[in-house]
Amino acid sequence: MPFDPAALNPEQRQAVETIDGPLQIIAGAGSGKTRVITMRIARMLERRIPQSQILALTFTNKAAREMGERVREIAGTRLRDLTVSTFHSFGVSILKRHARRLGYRDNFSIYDTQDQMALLRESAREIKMELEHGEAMSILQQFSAAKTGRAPWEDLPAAYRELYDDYSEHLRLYNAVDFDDLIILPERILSEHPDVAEAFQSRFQYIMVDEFQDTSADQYRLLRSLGMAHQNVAVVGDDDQSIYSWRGANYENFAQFERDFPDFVEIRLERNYRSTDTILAAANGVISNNQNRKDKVLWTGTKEGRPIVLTFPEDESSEGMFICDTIKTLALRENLRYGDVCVLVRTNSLTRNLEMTFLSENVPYRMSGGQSFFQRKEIKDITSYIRLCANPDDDVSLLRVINTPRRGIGRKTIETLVETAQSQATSLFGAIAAELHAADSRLGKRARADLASFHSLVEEYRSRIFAKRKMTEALRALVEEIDYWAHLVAEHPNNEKAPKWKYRNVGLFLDFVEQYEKDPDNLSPSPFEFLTRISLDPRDEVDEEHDAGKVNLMTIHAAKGLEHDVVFVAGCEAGIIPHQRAIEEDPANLEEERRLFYVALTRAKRRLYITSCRTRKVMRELRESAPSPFLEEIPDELIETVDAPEAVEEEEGLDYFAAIKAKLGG
DNA sequence: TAGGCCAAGATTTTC
DNA sequence: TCTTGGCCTA
Repeated sequence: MPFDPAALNPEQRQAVETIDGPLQIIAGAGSGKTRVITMRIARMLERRIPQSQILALTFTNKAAREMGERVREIAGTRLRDLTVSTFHSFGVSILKRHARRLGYRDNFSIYDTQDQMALLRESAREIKMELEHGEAMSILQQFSAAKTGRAPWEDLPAAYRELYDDYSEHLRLYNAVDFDDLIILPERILSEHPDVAEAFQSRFQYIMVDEFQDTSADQYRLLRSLGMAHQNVAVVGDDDQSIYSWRGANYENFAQFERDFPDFVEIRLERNYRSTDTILAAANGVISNNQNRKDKVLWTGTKEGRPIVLTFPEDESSEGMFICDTIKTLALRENLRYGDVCVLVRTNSLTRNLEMTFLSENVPYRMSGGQSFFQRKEIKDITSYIRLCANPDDDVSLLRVINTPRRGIGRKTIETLVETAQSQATSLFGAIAAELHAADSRLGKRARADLASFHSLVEEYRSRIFAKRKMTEALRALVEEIDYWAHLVAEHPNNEKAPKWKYRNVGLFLDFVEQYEKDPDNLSPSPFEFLTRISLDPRDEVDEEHDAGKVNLMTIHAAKGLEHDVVFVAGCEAGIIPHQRAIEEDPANLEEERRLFYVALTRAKRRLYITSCRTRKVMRELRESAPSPFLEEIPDELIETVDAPEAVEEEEGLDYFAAIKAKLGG
């Protein structure tokens, strides 16, 4: 049998064996948490608990895939009826089935931040409010806080309340939901419809939640509705790794769990199996500076390990070179595989330079996160067509494509449509139909003709896209029919390369759709399924194997739950980590930034490299930068400081020596 | 009234 | 560097 108790330490074994009743596992970094969860699943299966009764909730898609993969390894086969998913995907599956109970239809659109922003703008325009970009973003955050109950309703400034009502009303009218809704609405369904709640409770008898410290209050409520009845709820987490408070994560949930499930058993996993002593000592040195934490001491009981390498490259290109050189050397001398290397950064923008260096140095890499392929303008255009076909009431998508490519439908026409839609309480698509049929339409002849052809275009492709396994074919035809290529050329009059590049992306996208549609693992491919997949899990690769053997490049947030032999933490400069904005927002965020740094360090199994540039280009201007204050929290004796490759330009080279001198002098 | 042209400004992290 | 929004022209 796959489950081997001898391979576990006593605490792990207890965690694996405790199947019934509430369980809280406090698992330090690298304490074999994922292993415990997967073994626990294996143990359940061994006890003949049907796969379909087990629900494992994770935080990121990456973690969900990773867990699915590990379970597959242990079980020796893919478990089709086992549910391993993120909270949000799980929310979608509830909502899809029961949307009608809340007055939604099951073809609802899921709005990402871009769409929300567009909707907010639209709502603001209607009530004659001007929004500047920054304000709009902050409003969306406040809406989210109010909506999820993170902040009391009264905290929402009175000036925004009308806007909020407008925004919510529109979402409903468009049959659209935002990410918050994916948690809140399912929770509402469960609490308002006991029959549905019972069905889910008896379907999922055993629930596990990974990264529990990052669960938000609304996610917790959803979990409670699912698990309260049978009490078989296991939560696993580590307060030191709580790094999502900005999105509502609240490790108070541990305390709440203890109150709601008083019969819980607590197990602490404090032995670290992942990292060397050196790496762990560094991480402990850093995290011990946080005041607000549960006291715990991780220990390894093994291998000392090499010192942590710290270097101060002159600029980001030198940083990239250092990283590439080091990787190549390790690959050559120690047979290190590229896939065992991970380069971590605080922000997505920092990946840009690294990517360029990887490309020029021929180091294969894969990027996770960052601006998704599906967020690109040209791809959004096409997906908006699909969305509109799937859900014609989706005004945000309609507005995006109604004049893309240009078909003579301008601002005035749209204003008229908006008025019609408002007075008839319908969507824009409904308004178009109404105007086309109305005898007394205020629209001119030409506008009506243009609208008529747009309307019939959507109607035609609506049926074509939904024809079984004909989505790719229909989309290719659509791209031809709207002559998207000509549109791209027209959009870039002074640039020949841009349209080619973008059209190539559209081609890649269509190939992706085709792969998706042909994939035998997708039991019922449909446009709706497809749209859900790309909104919730925006990977642009279908097969993971394609990426095996490449250096991993990602943000620290995305790396949570992962581990690699060799880890580089790049851009460890003041203002980057801790991030300036985070500190400005609230100085108390310093602790979360420190946890983030802690998470970064603890990803490393054998070797850890830290780079901190002396200068960095920020929006085209070169700025001096200081090392991150967190570097000083790592005990000196664990660190070995080395020289980075010299910067390319001579002048900068001189500065570099001056800087070294200054450092030696100071 | 539509669309071209130009200037400004930009997301910290993810579902 | 790229995208978005505003202004002006035909």
